[in-house]
Amino acid sequence: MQAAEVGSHCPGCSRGETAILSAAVKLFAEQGFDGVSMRGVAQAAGVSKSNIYHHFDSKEALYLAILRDCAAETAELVENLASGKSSFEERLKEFSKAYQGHLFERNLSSRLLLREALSGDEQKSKRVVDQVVGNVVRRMISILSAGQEAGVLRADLDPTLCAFLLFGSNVFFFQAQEILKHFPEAEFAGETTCFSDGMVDVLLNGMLNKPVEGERS
Amino acid sequence: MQAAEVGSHCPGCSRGETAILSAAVKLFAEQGFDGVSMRGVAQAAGVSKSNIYHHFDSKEALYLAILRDCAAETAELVENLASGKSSFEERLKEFSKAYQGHLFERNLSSRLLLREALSGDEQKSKRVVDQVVGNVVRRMISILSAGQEAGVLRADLDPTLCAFLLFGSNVFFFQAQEILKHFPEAEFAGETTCFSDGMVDVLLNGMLNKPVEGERS
DNA sequence: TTACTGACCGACCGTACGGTCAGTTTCATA
DNA sequence: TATGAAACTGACCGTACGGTCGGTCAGTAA
Repeated sequence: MQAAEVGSHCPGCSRGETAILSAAVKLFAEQGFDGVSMRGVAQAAGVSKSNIYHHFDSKEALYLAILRDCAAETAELVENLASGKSSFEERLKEFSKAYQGHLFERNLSSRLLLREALSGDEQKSKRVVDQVVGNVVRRMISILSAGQEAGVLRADLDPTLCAFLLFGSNVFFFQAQEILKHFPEAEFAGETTCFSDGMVDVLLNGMLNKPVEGERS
Repeated sequence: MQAAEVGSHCPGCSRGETAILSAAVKLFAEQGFDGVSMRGVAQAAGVSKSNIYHHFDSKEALYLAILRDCAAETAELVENLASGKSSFEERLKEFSKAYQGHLFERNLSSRLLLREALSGDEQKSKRVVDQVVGNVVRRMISILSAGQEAGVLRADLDPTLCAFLLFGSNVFFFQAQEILKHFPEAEFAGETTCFSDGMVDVLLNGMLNKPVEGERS
């Protein structure tokens, strides 16, 4: 189920550096910056602690290197989206599903990036906005604005708010996956795409100018 | 703007213990468990480190005490909600607004609790579900189910999904407040209630069985 | 063979950590 | 005013932290 994560393949990197990166992304994602020790990273990577300092200047530098990798992944994924030729409504559904899939596939990277973005810390947030989510969100907003001008979306809605609802709902579902397990009545919990479909349905039929009747049974 | 937080008033507690709690909740909320040292708490509280150990058995015990306070606060607040006698639609709006307000008022407590709930850690999540959010979410689900049976909400929707969308959207907005500052086009960012209104509007008009035309200009 | 480079290691350093303890101050009550 | 409990402190302990350093070893080009 788990796809390639940061550091699992790294052309031009020695075996040790690759091992360090993939071990570090796992540990940082699970325990956060302060919860991880360089000794722990070294042990998990099967290298000496000194070796890490041979490849990275400091703990901070190692963390930033991983953060940059995560950022590059996300940016690349979003670049592949929004370039589709299908209908507006269909593109939004596809985007949501793809984004949801991305979050779960790159579980560790996503967790790491979200922790940084939603920490509430001003500097950390600014860095994430500048280096990662800024362009993505702006792109989504412009897409939604275009949808408004085309008459597909309600004209009285704030496209920025809609963009944040789209991202936020997916992100929250991803963050709350452990919580959801404790609610047996949530049948959609196990099925990622199932949630995404239902979510977009709710959001779209609220955003669409003309509610689509008869589309569902 | 900031209302009373955990530890700011604590009948039966010595001045020192109160100071320790209010300092600790701030630090833990901002920096997480591992990012906070007992020396830091002591300094922020203006007491000796030993004094903390006079009142609390360990760092873990101090953290748990704060977590329990946060949980109690939240549970109490939610108990006051959803008991209104107004219309279904109105009650959902009120709930969302009140919950949003609560998150921002109890900024530190909320951040602490959310960090614990959304950490992805199984044990932490279970504890939060059992002690705090479990009953709240179930209550919300039952409210939504009742709304379905009354014919107000679409019958083909999963009420659990709707509940999570309602909570999740508010939570994400709260978490992303620092991110939102970097998007000048988000006019709703500063106004909490403004976001809540718009959000519920989107969600409701997607959830409502019969779309209310003419309600907005 | 020599000289050099990058990957890698074990031992070590100063510091800060969580936690303990003997002892002092404060203060309500007898 | 004597007493005992609770509030509180500074000095200390063992440990683990991030980071450094001297050095080994394989590969490689001259």
